[in-house]
Amino acid sequence: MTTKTAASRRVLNRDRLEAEIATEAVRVFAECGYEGTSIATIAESLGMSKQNLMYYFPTKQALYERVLDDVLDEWLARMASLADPEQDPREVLRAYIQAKLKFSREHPYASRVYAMEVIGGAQLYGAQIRERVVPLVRKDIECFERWIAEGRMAPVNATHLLFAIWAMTQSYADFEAQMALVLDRKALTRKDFDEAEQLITAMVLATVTQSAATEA
Amino acid sequence: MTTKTAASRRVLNRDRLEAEIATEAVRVFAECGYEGTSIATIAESLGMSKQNLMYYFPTKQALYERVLDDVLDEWLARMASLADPEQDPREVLRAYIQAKLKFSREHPYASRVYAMEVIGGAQLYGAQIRERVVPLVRKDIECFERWIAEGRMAPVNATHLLFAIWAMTQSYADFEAQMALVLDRKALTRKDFDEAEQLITAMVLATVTQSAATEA
DNA sequence: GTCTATAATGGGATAGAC
DNA sequence: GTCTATCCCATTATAGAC
Repeated sequence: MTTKTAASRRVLNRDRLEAEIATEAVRVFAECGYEGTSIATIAESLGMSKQNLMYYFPTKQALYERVLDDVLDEWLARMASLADPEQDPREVLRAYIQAKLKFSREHPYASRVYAMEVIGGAQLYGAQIRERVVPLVRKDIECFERWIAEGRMAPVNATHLLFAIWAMTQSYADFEAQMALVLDRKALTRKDFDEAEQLITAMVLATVTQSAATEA
Repeated sequence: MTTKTAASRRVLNRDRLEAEIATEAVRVFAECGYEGTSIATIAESLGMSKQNLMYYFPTKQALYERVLDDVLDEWLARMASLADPEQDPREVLRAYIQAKLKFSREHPYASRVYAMEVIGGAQLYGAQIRERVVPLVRKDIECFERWIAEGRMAPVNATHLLFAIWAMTQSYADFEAQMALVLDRKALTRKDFDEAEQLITAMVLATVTQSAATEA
C-alpha cells in the first residue's frame, strides 16, 4: 500500500464518477437538447451538487463533448471492421444491419444526441465526425464498390445504399416517439426491432441481388 | 374606401408579417434548437426589435407552435391523398418517394425542426402528431395492406415498409451535414437527390415485387 | 473533493409612452 | 404597432472555506 496505489485508486474513482456523469448526461441531452439541458438537472438526478459536477467537467461544453466522444467510441467499437470485402456481401450486410439496429435498441439516447448534433449542422462536432466517422464510412462504401466491381453485388449506388441503411436503422432510435404513436404503444418492443430487421434486410438484399438491379 | 377595407388590409398585413416571422423562425429553430434559439436573434435577422416580434407572437412557445403548424400544413398538403388503393402500387410508391424527397430538398429546415421535436420525445407537439399525422400514416399503411391482400404487392410488413420510406427520404434533409462531409462538398446537390430517388425507388420496388418476397 | 456564496450574463416577458 | 426601459428569473461559472 504505497501512495502510488492510493493515487491510482483516486484516478480510477475519478474515471468511474466521470463515466457515471456522462451516462446520465447523455439521457438528459437527448431529451432536452444541448441548450435545453442545465447541468443542475444532471447533477440533481445523480444526487450531487452542480458545483461538484463542475469539478469533474469544468464547462458544460466539456461535458457535452465527452458525451459525444463516448457515443462515438461505442458506435465505432461495434461498427468498425464489419465491412470486409473478403467476406460474403449478403452475410456482411445482414450483420451490418443487425449491429446498427442493436445499437439503436440498446443506446437510443446516444443515437439521439448524435442525431441532434448532426441536424443542427454539426457545428460543434463536425471536425470529429470528419476525422473519425467519415473515413470509416468511405471504407464501407469502397467495400461495396469492390463487390460491385467483382460482380458479387448488383451495380447500385454504393454511397446512397449506405445512407439508406443508416437512415432506416437509426430511425428506430431517433423517431421512436413517432413510431410508438403510430403503433399505439408506449415504446417500441423487441418484436418491433425484429420485424424491422427482417424487412430492412429483405429490402437491402433484394436491392443488391443481381436480378433486381434493373428495377425502377 | 371604408374603414372595413382598411381593417381587412391591416389584418392581411398582420398575416403577411406573421408568415415572414415564422419563415425566419423555422430556419433558426432548425439550426439552434428550441432552447438554443432566442427571439432576439430571429427579430434581429428580420430587422425588427424583439419587443415588436412579441407583439405578433406573445410567447416564444406560441411562435414555435406556429412554426410546427406551418411545417405540418405544408407537409400534409403534399403528402395527404397520395396513397390511393385504386391506383397502381408501383406508381404510387414512385410518386410517394418523389414527393417526400422533394419536401426534404425544398423544405430542409421544416424537416429538421420536426425531426428535433420528435427526437426530443415530441413533448410539446405529440398531441398534434397524434391527431394530424398518425391518421394519415395509418391510412397509408392500410393502403399497402389492401394491395397485399389483393395480391398486388408482396407480403411485406406494411408498417415497417412505410417507416423505411420515411427514414430514407427524410434523412436527406435531417442528416445533410453528415452526408455532405462524406461526399466532401458543402451541401447536397440536385444530382444527389436524383441519385437518392433512383436508389430508394429501386429498393422499395424490389421489395414489393412478388419474386423478392421470399428473400432474407 | 465537496460545500456555501456569489458574480455575471442572457433572455423571456411586461409596462407604458408615443 | 413600434419604441424605450425595465423586471425577473434561470443558468453558467468562479471564489474561497473546510
